[in-house]
Amino acid sequence: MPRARLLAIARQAFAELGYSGASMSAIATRAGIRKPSLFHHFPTKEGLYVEAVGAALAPMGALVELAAGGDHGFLVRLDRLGELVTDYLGAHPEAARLLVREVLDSGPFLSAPSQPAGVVLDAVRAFLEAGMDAGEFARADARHLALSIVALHLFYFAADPLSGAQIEGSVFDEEQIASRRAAVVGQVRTLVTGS
Amino acid sequence: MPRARLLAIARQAFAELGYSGASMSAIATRAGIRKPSLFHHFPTKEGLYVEAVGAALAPMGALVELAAGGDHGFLVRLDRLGELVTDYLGAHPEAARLLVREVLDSGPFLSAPSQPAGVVLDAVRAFLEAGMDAGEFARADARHLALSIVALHLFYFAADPLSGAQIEGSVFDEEQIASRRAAVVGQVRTLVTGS
DNA sequence: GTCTATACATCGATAGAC
DNA sequence: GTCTATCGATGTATAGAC
Repeated sequence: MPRARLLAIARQAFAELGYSGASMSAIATRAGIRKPSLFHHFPTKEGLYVEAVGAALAPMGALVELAAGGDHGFLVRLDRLGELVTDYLGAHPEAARLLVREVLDSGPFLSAPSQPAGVVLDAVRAFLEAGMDAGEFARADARHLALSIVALHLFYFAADPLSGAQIEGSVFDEEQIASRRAAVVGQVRTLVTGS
Repeated sequence: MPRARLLAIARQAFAELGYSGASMSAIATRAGIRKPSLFHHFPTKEGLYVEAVGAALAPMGALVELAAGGDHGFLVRLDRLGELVTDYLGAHPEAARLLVREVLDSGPFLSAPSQPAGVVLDAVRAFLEAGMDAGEFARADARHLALSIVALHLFYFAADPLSGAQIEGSVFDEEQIASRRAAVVGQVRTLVTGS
């Protein structure tokens, strides 16, 4: 059983059941092995969690830096950011849920001062403020705006069965991702330029 | 130890730690009693959860019905809805977190077909569509819009330590609630009328 | 690397004294 | 109503055979 496969299985279990709800025994069973075999690869549950979840969350921070930077106009970069985030969350069904759980549980990736959530929020807020200063975005409270934009991105994919009941079919189907991308880019653009 | 006090303590524990993470022993300790004493009041953990969390979530559905109905214009009702929801979530620090956890865990209040989350989402979507038909809201995908509006309401309060780091002070301070209320009403208004 | 067997703590839940 | 004591199952983790 390759290590990467175990990490993927654990990631899915943590996303579905949360840290407390996903036992080492349950993860091992999903992988088709016994509990001690899983402990052989990962000596502690916490270590497994950090490695499995960290791999899914790290790209998010990189994404924001990638799109927020660059020499295009603020509106173009904003659209690009929304598309990249939507595509990433759509392509990795566990990512949004893991991130929201981290937020609710104040997990290890939020406690650390230099980790995704806090850094990403600061980056988004700074980007919005810069866009306001440049006159491309309407003047508004950038802190509340940043939190709302992050919220609307994460919740849709994290709430999968609920979101899927609103639209038809699965949230992670290619067509639905394209549909969400269009909707969310329009919404965010309206939010930062309107009123 | 009055029953209502036990329910409040349990509610807080479930909000902080989740269903799996909040043990009957931990809840009993918070209440200053022993585990069997807690079991005397609530024979099963699941029963305690349903009663404690149900009391916090039921008012949310009533709120939406209350504000979405009425004979005012759609924009006025929309503003009122945003204010009521923000005030309720601000006054009950566990509510948003409990609701988001219910969504992630597909808890008992989501599985049931007639329960808060699904019903509320449908009500919000129907309200948005009616407003579009009336010409007060801009034509857009009401399903995606409803999901984003719910997201931006819930996430801000559910992400307390994270949101609190962006603004200064606690999310549940009166001043901060007023600040959020103004921001969120403006954002939602922009979302439904803009573009 | 995977297994059986096991250690020790905690889980949800019960029995019965006070 | 609250307690001590305990049940059986399950939690994380380890020892040691193959």
